[in-house]
Amino acid sequence: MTLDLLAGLNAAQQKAVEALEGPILILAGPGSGKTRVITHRIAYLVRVWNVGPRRIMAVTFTNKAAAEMKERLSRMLGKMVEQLTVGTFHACCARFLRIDGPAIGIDRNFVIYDDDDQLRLVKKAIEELGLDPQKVTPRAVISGISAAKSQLLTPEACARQGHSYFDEIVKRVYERYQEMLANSHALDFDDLLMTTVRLFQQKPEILEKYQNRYLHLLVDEFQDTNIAQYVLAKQLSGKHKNICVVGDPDQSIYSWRHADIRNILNFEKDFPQAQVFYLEQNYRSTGTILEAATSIISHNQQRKPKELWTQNEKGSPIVVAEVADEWEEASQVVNEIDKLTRTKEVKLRDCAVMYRTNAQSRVLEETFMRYGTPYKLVGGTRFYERKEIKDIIAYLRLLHNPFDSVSLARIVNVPGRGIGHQSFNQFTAWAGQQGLSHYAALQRLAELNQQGAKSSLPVTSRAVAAFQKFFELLEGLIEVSRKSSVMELLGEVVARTGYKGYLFAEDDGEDRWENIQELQSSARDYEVLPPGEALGAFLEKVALVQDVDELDEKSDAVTLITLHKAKGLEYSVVFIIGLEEKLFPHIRSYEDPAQLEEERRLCYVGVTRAKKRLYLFHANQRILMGMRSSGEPSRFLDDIPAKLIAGDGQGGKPAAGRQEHKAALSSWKSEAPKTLLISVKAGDSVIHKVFGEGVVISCQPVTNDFEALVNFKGAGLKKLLLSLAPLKKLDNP
DNA sequence: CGAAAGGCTCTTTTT
DNA sequence: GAGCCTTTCG
Repeated sequence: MTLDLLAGLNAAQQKAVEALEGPILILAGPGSGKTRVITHRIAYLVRVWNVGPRRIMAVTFTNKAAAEMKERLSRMLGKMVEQLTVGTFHACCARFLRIDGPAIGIDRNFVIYDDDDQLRLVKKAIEELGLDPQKVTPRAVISGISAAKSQLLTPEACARQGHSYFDEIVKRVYERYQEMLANSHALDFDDLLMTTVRLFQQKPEILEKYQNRYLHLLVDEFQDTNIAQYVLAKQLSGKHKNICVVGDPDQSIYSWRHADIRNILNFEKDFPQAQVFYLEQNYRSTGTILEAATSIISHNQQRKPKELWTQNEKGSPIVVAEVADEWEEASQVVNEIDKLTRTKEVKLRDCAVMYRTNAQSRVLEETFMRYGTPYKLVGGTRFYERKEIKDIIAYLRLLHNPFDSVSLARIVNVPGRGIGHQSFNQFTAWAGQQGLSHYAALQRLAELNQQGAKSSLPVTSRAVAAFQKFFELLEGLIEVSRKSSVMELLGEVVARTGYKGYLFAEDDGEDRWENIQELQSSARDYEVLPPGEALGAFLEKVALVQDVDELDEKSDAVTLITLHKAKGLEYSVVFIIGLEEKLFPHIRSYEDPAQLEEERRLCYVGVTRAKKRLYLFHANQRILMGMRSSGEPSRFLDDIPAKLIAGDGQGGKPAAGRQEHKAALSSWKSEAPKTLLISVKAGDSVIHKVFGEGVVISCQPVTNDFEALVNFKGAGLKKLLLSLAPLKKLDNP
């Protein structure tokens, strides 16, 4: 029973699992079995030390990581997993505040505003304060506010810290913004943390309740926590002092989100009695890849050196290749993957393509599609960010919390119901004069209208009628929300607003409608809860779980992912593309050496995702911000010893090395078949491996090939290269 | 009021 | 290149 929890762990890992009490710092290199240690440690606490699972709280960086941890733990603990508290700081805080927030005046039904809501509100605040939006960009202000909140600074405190004109602006907007949030009974992401800290400060008895409950606190990815999160962790573990933090300073890549690397670097100072464990054996990568990674990261000045090692074989050399532009880059990736997977020992799902910026995914996607190679894009336009989804969610949020002004403003005229900007602005001003929330003002307007008090109304009679109808719509839906499930409510919202018709007036209405249906079916999980609770729970999930984790682990497809999102994942074959100066490292990091070091850490994270093979691509030219520009190879390529690189080891830098690097790959140009296996003309019926049946719209010659435009039944219009697309002609049309 | 067009900016990473 | 905002016109 106890042995199997330690079996298969090395000495350092075992010690970290067995240590019982007091502060613990686990410094874990990439691929060192960090997640195993955490999960085994939790299981060990429960099974060997008999700590009740209710009394353990484990905090992860993402919801996905939390889900995975639970999954692993359920294998060791079975049903007891349900009793553990596992989640992100944000999710845990939201839970605390739902329960105990009212003690400091937080509405139990508060909404969580995401970045988009935040942006709208900050813009409005800037506008209200009469600041020039040209000079005061909302983005910069938001970042300033967020930085302040991450350090638990109130507007006054943040004004005391800085004295520049900009600091003063931030302070004033911050102040106004908080008022607006309060009026909407809303909290933003940073507020979840900051308000919980405040709750614990102002109500020690509530803090004590949680301190008594949680005997053990574990924090993963500790290098990416901010001050607020660290303070929170200290508060929660303040009584028992059983705080176990796990992280790797070399993988700290979120300082832009105000993560503070000092949290992990100074942990030992904060807790002098802390036990420290080092996990330095790497089980993931080949010797070559690990050596390259070690070499890259060693170029950072601001770091504690550490000794990573592995017993794994040396493996293949790293391939560094120069390509002409982003299109050739993508083709080379696909071709190489094609070559590797032909042997069957590598599957598509073992391959990942990683890049610095999301914008780079577009060309990849188009190329993968054109070649018919299955792929999955991680974190493109996220599901909950789609307009149609946000619209429907806005309705639900408003029904749940009528104070939510951002949601109301969003949907007041969606679908169009004759309430234009003019009317809405006048209405808003009128509401403000009377100190009414939007919703209360709607109610008042309806009353006055019925009393025939025309003169006291702020808008035209046509608009009044529209507002009245809108109010009645909401009233009716609130009624529905009281007694129906989320699924039914959603259906009613769509039906009564005429949203479907609104969608289908657009070209891509069909797809968007499917998204709505997907949203509706995702609400099915909440059927089990009573109507009073289900809506709140559903909205909470929507706010905090930004990506719908399609756990499509079964599907065999190449992963396309940003380097940031790749943290914590591993693949047999990794392609890192766009290794060029100004892109990676990103130009915005140039002015600050600390930021450049963070870029290098990001590179380190990417490289250490690879188990067997690593490909590093840089393009001679690429289109950046709509402009074609030429790029020098990234400085990170110079950080890799030549002996680890395939070919002549020049890092693809001078033209001399170029041919050989190309030879290491299968050049797509030479491999393209000279004779086409298929020819088609407009009107032909065809079938595609991925897209299914379709009809050829047109077919025209392009360089060395033909490009067909095909309308697929399922997938719509696609452009395909005949030489590459897995296409067959159907005989009978 | 609403749709369409043109001009503008900004392009990093996300709980 | 794309999305956002403003302007313009019906």
